[in-house]
Amino acid sequence: MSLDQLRYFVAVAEEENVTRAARRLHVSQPPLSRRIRELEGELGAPLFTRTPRGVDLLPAGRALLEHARSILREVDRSVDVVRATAERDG
Amino acid sequence: MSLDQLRYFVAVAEEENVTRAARRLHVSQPPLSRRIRELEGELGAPLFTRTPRGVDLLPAGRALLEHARSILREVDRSVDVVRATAERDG
DNA sequence: CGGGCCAATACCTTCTCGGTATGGCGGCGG
DNA sequence: CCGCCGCCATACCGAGAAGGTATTGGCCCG
Repeated sequence: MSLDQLRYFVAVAEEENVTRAARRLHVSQPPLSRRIRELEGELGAPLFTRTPRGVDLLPAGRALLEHARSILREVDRSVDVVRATAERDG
Repeated sequence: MSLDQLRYFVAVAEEENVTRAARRLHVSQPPLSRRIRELEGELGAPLFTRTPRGVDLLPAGRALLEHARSILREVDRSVDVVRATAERDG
């Protein structure tokens, strides 16, 4: 599992549509579909159901969404903190 | 920034020595050195000072170490939670 | 039943990542 | 003071991951 995978997952979960998420992420749809399926493979559990309109989050997906957002927030915060610390302490 | 970079960083910070960290991570030393320097480049700040014995954490590095451990812990927890949720809810 | 929208697959290309070999530097013992 | 040892850094190469284009197959709706 990678941070990119989590970012991709969050976008798909929020858009409920792989194609729209791909546009938002500035990648094309097929690699995004693949990465999501790989993530499901790694976790050993499906995260979405596929519908005619796009995708719907499963319970496991909803659980991951919370964690993923939290992780990505902390990554961003870390960068800020490290830069501020470097600035302050030389 | 990637999760692997954070794992690498934590190992180097804990060992205070790139060569030992490389052994612990089962990778060779040169790629590990490179990945650490790339991380420093991305953050725009050095994380270690290089010493004759190995490396020493700078304040920015100490700040990152806390965050990195926390992030990696949450990643592990996420996997557990997702699997448990998938198990429970089908 | 035809057109549109969706995710999935096939195939190719590119670039990241790790490995091997080697260099350069500093400390330490003889 | 010189040679050895351990350290990190650099150069170069090969393998694998990740992205792009083209296309398919399924489903709904006119």
